Amino acid sequence: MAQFQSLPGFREFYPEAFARRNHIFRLWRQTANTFGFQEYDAPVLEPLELYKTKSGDEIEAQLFSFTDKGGREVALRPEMTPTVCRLVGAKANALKRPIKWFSIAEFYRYERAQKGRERAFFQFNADIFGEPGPEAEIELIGLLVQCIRSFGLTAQDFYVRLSDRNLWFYYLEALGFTEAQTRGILGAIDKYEKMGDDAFNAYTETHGALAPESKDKILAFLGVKSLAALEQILASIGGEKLAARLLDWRKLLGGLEAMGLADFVEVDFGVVRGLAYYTGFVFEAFDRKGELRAIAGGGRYNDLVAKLGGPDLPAVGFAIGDVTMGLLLEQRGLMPAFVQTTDVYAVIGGEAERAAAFGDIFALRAGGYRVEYPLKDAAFGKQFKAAAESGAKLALIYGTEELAKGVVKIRDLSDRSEHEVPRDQVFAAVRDFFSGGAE
RNA sequence: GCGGCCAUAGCUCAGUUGGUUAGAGCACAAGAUUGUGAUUCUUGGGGUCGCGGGUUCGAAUCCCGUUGGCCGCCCCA
Repeated sequence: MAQFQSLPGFREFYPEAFARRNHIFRLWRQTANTFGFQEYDAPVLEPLELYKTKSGDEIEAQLFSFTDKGGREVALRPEMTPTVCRLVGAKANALKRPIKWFSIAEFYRYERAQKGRERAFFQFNADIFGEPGPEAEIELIGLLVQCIRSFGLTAQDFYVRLSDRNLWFYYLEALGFTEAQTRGILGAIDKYEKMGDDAFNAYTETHGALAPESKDKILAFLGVKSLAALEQILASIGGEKLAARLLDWRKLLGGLEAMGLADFVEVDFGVVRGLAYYTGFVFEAFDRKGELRAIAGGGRYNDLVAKLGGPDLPAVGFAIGDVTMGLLLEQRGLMPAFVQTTDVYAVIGGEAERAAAFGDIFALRAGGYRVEYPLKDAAFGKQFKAAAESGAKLALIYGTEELAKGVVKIRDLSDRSEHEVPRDQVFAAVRDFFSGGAE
């Protein structure tokens, strides 16, 4: 039994797990590139104040934070948003628009690990800066869907729930609620799906019980599942702000429909998302069976760049976590079995032949072929077994008899046919085999 | 931070009312087989039974604590 264990919630990636991780990263990165997003990275360790400024002092309880040797209060990053706001904010005027950035990075949160939630995890983050209209949301939600769909998941496997904090504010304002009351109600809405009426307990304690007719109207808005229902419920309120917002909604849903994504998105005002820095559209992706945590989440945060010291810059972004994504792929049988195959296996007779083989092995590797050989002398039978297990298509046989004749024997491991080639033509023979076999 | 369940080889597990030196399959390695493959056979390495304490003549087994894991609550940027 190992004396040391990894810290709780931190994952170790043995080669098989690492291959799965790479598979996820590869498709995310490839998809983001096709959407024209540019990749960036930033420090893992940041000033603690960056997160306190963004999220409030309470956030420290959820962070891996400590004082460094220089007396600085620091924290391992729990998310990318504040960092990318700083990066973009610092050079906002010099960056070509639209600013479409993405990253794949590891994050750390000091929380109790559970299914789908670890203390260290990876996220794909994508953000668009400088675009205030719903065109940015269309582009981002399109990217979000494609980042999940590219693994083979369909509209039967997942969907994106779309909501809007602005409309909630307009609606509750029209019902006569103060801003503080509105925040309390949004907190209850966030929990309503899971807890039912008990979700309003915290609101009742602070602001007193809701009038029954107010509660009915809130629950009615929560039940809105389409643009038509939305327009109907808001018809009685009116006002320019509201009309403009409905126009944004039409544009957003129209754009997503035109991309062919109508089956992947649903209007659902039950999504408001926890902390209060979101300023407009918010959205979350879930598995259709509802068995897992959210796969991804995001929204618009127009005030954050300025709050963190940059210029006024509208922004919208989302993040996909690797843990839930991986669980979903496993569940649906979409995680391929990864085998690292070898192209060529060198079978080596003994010490003298080893020296001869090394020259060809090195040259083939430099030429881009994956070449394996036994590190220590072994019986030929063992070596052929190892060659078969390695997945190699060719074996090069460096035996005493062959070298005496100035040849190397080449064995096609799939049909066990063999032929000899002069030693100085080994590279060309291997190259011919693989270029011919690729046709 | 709170509660429930769990912990024996790298993995999956067995281990009788507490009783000799804790087992099996898989995996890994060596040999049978010193120049030609997936089978087969033989053998081997690997465990302070998560850790610490207690009860007992004797603890993997019973009791307490602790650490870790899974699940739920709080939280979820």
